[in-house]
Amino acid sequence: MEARTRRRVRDPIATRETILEAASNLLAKDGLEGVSLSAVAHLAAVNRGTAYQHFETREKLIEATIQWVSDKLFRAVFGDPETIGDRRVEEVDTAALTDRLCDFAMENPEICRVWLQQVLASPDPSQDPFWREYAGSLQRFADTKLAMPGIDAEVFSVMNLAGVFFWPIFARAHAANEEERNALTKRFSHEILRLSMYGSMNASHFPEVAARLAAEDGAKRD
Amino acid sequence: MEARTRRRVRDPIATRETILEAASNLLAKDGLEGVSLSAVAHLAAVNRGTAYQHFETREKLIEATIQWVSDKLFRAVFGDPETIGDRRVEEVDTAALTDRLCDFAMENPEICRVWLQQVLASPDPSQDPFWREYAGSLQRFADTKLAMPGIDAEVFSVMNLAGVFFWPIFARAHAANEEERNALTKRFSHEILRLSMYGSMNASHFPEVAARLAAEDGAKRD
DNA sequence: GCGTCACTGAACAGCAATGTTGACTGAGAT
DNA sequence: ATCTCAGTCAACATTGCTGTTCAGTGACGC
Repeated sequence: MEARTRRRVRDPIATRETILEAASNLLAKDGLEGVSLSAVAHLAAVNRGTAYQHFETREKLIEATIQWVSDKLFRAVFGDPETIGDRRVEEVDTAALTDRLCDFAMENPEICRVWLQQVLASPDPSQDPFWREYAGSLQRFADTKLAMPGIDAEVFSVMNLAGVFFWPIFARAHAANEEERNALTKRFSHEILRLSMYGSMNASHFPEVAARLAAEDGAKRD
Repeated sequence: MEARTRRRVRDPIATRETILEAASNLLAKDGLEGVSLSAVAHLAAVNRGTAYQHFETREKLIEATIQWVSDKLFRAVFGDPETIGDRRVEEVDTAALTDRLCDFAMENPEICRVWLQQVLASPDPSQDPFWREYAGSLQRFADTKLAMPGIDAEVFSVMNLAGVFFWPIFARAHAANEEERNALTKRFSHEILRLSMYGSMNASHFPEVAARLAAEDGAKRD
């Protein structure tokens, strides 16, 4: 009885964080529909009125939640956005970046889910800071000698990101335990690396595709 | 006045179709949240009571809508599900399949959006008939000599599908007219084909990645 | 012509979520 | 010590959607 009616100690920042985390979990589980202030407040074990004090309206809560998730994702993959300008652009290790992404995605499928949902709802997803940074990295990679010539970095990054974030959603249903999840992560990063190195088609059997690609590349240069 | 109160001609099948189409448009635009029977009925220019006549509850309407979209997608890409068993499994033309997918995706971004949402919401997306058929096609391709050896068809199909369906969502914001949209479709199918043929990494610069891949492939064979 | 059936319009109760208000509490400033 | 105010909370009015019901209406098949 005491515990139930015990007042939360006054710590606005932590309270806000608690609410945002609850909201992001609900968003991942049930989508936008599941995010009601009642449900969020209940999950966060906070009074509904308190939630309204932190976020004027439901819309603003959702906006803040998406921002929060996006920021978390960004930091997990790229580190502190403040210092990102300082780093050497030459050091683009795509394989390592992809490995980090895969690991993070398998560890935090809810975050990925929210990010995907946000992209689906957004009127212009290409403004998303995380995507921009990722696409930028791949662009810098594509400009090096390490990459195959003529890569369309935008297409390439959409494919990679969509794949990496979707894989846990397909895979999770089959992973009963930690061990299986690790195996699935490994399967994915192996395959994405393999596709990056060798592609999926045996080039020697597809002369006409090679011709088509060459023709299209030629046309592009006009 | 006359037009406003004009009664809809009696045609249950067409009415049902109208409702489903309105529902799928709302679903694509606003997600699950946007699909209220009031909104759907309004968009379909049908009485709310009529909608309830066709679909007992909101849940059943949504279920039927997703089914409807899934079926539409399946037919557009694979043709009639009834006759699919009759076809020769040897004729797996991945490039053509991908081209068809890209075109369809750019022409019908709403359908893709709904499909992606459904996958995000589903507890086990790998049961989805469209994905199964697609993954099956890629598996059959992977088993031929035309493919590079050792492809993980499941990973490969998740990457491809996610990429193909996401591309229009990123691209659409930038496509002002038909012409630009065509260009973006072309960009995507070109890039996916290029990646399929040659990958993204210049193999000669990555001996250590090649070694890692070989080691992992060796380990898998135990 | 007559009954059937898809559709319309309007009303109703029930419910859950929204957003508002005002009272209370306790940590930190004066 | 007490004043202040951000933070917390319960209760209220309001809104909008759901699902139901029912009395019509007109198109179509028999």
